[in-house]
Amino acid sequence: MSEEPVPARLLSAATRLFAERGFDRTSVQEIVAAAGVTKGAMYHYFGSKDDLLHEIYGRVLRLQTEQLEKVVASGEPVSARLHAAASDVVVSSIDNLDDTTIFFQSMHQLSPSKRKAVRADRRRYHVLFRSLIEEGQRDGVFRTDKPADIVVDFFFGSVHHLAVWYRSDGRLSAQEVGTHYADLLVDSLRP
Amino acid sequence: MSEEPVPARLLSAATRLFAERGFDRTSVQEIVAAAGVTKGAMYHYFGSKDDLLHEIYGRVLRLQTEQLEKVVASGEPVSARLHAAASDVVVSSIDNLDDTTIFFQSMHQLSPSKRKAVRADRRRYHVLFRSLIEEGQRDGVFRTDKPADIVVDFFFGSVHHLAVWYRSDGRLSAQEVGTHYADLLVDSLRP
Amino acid sequence: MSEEPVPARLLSAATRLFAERGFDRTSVQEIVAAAGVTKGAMYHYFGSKDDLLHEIYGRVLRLQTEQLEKVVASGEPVSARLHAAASDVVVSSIDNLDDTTIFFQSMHQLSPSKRKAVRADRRRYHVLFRSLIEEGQRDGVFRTDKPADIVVDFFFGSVHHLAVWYRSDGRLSAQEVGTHYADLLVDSLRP
Amino acid sequence: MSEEPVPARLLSAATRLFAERGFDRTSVQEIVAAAGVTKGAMYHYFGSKDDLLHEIYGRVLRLQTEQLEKVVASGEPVSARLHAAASDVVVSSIDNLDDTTIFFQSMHQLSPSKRKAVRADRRRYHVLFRSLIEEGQRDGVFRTDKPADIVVDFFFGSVHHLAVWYRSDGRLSAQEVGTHYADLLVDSLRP
DNA sequence: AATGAATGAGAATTCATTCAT
DNA sequence: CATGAATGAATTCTCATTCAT
Repeated sequence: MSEEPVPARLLSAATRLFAERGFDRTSVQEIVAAAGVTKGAMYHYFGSKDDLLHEIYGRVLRLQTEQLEKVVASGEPVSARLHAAASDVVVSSIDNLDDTTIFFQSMHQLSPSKRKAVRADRRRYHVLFRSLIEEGQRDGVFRTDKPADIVVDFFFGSVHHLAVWYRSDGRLSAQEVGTHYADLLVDSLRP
Repeated sequence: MSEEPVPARLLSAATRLFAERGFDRTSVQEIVAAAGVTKGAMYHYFGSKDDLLHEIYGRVLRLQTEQLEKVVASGEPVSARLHAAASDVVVSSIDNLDDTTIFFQSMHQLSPSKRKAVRADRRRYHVLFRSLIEEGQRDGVFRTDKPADIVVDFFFGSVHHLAVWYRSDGRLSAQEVGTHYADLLVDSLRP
Repeated sequence: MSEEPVPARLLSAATRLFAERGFDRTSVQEIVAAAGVTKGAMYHYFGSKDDLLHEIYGRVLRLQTEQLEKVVASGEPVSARLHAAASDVVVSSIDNLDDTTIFFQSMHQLSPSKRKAVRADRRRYHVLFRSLIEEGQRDGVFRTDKPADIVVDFFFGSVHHLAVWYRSDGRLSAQEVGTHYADLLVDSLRP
Repeated sequence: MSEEPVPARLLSAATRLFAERGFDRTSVQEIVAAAGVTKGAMYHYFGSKDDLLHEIYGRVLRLQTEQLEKVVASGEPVSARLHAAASDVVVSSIDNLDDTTIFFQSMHQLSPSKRKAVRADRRRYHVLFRSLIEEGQRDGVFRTDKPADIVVDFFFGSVHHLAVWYRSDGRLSAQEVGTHYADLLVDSLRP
């Protein structure tokens, strides 16, 4: 049917199905049927169903980390960089809403060792984002009475939650939501 | 074994296990074993595993809605009422972290009809909370360039996310987190 | 609700449900709910679900045997008596189609000892009916090249089968079917 | 164990057990044990226990319809063709007494959609058989005061009932019973 | 690289029956 | 007479994974 290579087809079928029904409610049989291949083929490319999920996480994390690194390294004032980082992550979360849904509700279904790996990657992202806030606090641009950690968790809760309420056919574009969220974050940090 | 009635024992065993391992990864067998009863007893009181989850949701929603209604009806200035409402929901989410965990990751495992019922209850809560923001916007106390809906979703994402990062043996008490979150919310709404 | 005594209510609820869904597909819970009583009440009057079925069989068998005895003992010529007997059993099978359905498809669900008892009663009925044919054969009214046993089984197959195809809203009345069946039987025996 | 392929082994184990104990009283576990395979293997080939039953019905219906079509198409006089058709169906019902037993007592345990399919097949058989009677009625060979439909139902009741009383170690061979039944049918139709 | 038959462990649910009250 | 909580065994079906080909 498709010209895409088998592993990519499996990954996108799995992404769609995991987001739709959840990891546990999606059978390997359904994934391979949606990808138009057989079970044998899947187990040829991926060691387990778990591996598929892990690979999906990996893809998202790499993408978002790259984006964030670019923004952090730009020469803009810290306030503008935080605004851009926040807005970017919202837009990309909305653009990949299936990935966001999975992220937000399937982490605990990974095997412990893979969960640990994902958390470590996530941690790096978190630390990088936090460093922006800390920089602003040192520079006197952001308030200092809120621990930077708390602020990061506060904001990323909102981002993960997008998958719950955002509808692409709704009133607001991804960019508009990104701007609103970034405004709320940056303004909440005014000293 | 215990003096508590069977349904309550089942409900608390289920709450703990659903939070620990997720709804799909928890078997009815495990629940009844933890509650010290037989499967037949469980099906005597609850029509299905799904019912158990639905009941847990119902309990949380009733509790939080009651709290919110009290705060909304108090005579305080709107800004203080929003701060109290936000702080309260954070504290009660932390006090019942198992319920929060379940809420945030198992809703999509409810049967469609029950999911609809829960969403309707949730909606009422959301509307009530939103009305506080709208009131502040009308009174000129809060900025008007952010739709109240977006602000509510922004904030409740953060609240649901608490279950992901909050540890009761950590640095901050529930009350402290509540204050931080409420401050961030209210300050982000300064005109 | 009803003024009828509890055992009769149970029996008629069970008859209807067994005919509708079969013995194994009908739960005791459904029977007692349909009769408007509780399980305890049922077990007060009937020793088991099996007992209910046995009682239903008993009722039908007593009724049909009484009818047959009357016809056999009438002073009519044997050919008329066989015709009447055949027609009567068809009419009464149609009048009690639920009983007939149960008879025809649930005998093997009785416990072995009860099945034996029912078969013995059935046997008496069979022997009595057969005696009419044998009498006709001795008198030269009926052909003698067909064993009377075979003829009885041939005919009662047709009767049991009524439950499969007869519809009370159909073209033919019970009496008409009775006449047709009796004609076919008696005419098939012409020497 | 056996050289026969798995699906055939399952089918014959199921046939035997369904006839012995009835569909509802036979567990999938018993079937796969008798066939010497695992449950997983059964569900690999058959979608459900119901499918097994449906397949058994299909086999019988195809066989009997083929036989009947041959007889109907032969050049014999209609009376001889009806006699042969009747006799054949008796003999083949006795030769496959397990199938006949199942047919006669388990149809109502099929799922509604499958029951409909079986009934449609059965209907075609019925229509074909009836056409023989109608032909004889048009030709003046058979009486016309009995609807052909009624006659067919009358006769097939007798045939289904064979499973209830026929014993292969009894007095009469399948062929003898076939002849008796066919004689009774054809003679009952004499004008 | 890919197939598809087969496994085996475990899932949720049902149900006739008992028994203390 | 009647209740309804509780039992415990059985039931159908699902599924990730393996492996010979």
